[in-house]
Amino acid sequence: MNIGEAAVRSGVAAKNIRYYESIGLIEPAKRAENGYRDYQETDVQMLNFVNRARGLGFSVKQVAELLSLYQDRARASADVKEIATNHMSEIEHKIEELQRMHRTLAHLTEKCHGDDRPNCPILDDIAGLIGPSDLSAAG
Amino acid sequence: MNIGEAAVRSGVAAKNIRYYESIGLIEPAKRAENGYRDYQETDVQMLNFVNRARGLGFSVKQVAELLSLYQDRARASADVKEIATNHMSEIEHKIEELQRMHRTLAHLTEKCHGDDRPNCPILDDIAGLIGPSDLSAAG
DNA sequence: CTTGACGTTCTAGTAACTGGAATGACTATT
DNA sequence: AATAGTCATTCCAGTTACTAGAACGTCAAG
Repeated sequence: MNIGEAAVRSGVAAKNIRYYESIGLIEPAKRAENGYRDYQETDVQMLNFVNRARGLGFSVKQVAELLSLYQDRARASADVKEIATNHMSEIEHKIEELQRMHRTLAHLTEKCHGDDRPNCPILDDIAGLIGPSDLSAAG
Repeated sequence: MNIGEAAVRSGVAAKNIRYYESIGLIEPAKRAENGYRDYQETDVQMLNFVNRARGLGFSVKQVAELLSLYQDRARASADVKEIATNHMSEIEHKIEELQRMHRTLAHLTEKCHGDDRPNCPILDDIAGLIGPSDLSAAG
């Protein structure tokens, strides 16, 4: 099948399929006589794998690792689990950072009346940490 | 003061100060006779503002808006509040996405014994072979 | 007068795409 | 057969927010 159909079936945009090929994440596709890339079911499955792994937030580099582990019949499940749990830790870290930002912003916006008057605690606090002790946790 | 001191006092790396100047986020600094950038207290304050706003996750573009609002004595606090609340929505969205990923990964790693045996539900599920209904929520 | 720290500019690389140009191939219609 | 439209190809540039490094100038200390 052509790249367009492979894209629809795998959920990976055609441009990204070419991109993934160009950076070596996936093997170069076979070519038909007209020079078009020609995909098989197994290729679609692999693209699906990539798509799901990316959807779980794995980096392209991590997806490459997972793919090679996936294709290695003799790999240890511990290797996979380690990648996954490391990734989970990163996600937890990001979540905490975002929650910290959100808490601070919530405090700031709460104090801002948000009308047409110029007085604005949000800017005041960002500018000089006059505000609540919350902000010290933010720096 | 030189850029190094301004960097230490503001918490913004010298390289980033130059970068922020180059992209127009901050005004070009005055120059001393030797060609070095020369900073005042007010510059440090502005850099501090930028640093804190970035620390709250605002994009450089948003920081530019906030800065110009900060320097506009007649601005409406509603304008500031809108930027802040929009940003909070984005953060909430990101948090939810990360939590979704984390939930799915938690299910997957739970099922993986993580030893030296090759059998690995994590890879199987990413590949889409067996998967729990969780994965449909992840894609 | 040399050493070292600091400053300057410029270029290039990072992550993971995304948009677009210029061009070629296939399909359907007139 | 000509034409139009869709799909394919390659390659280049732009995005975000830095970051590393080269090559060079300046300044203070010993």
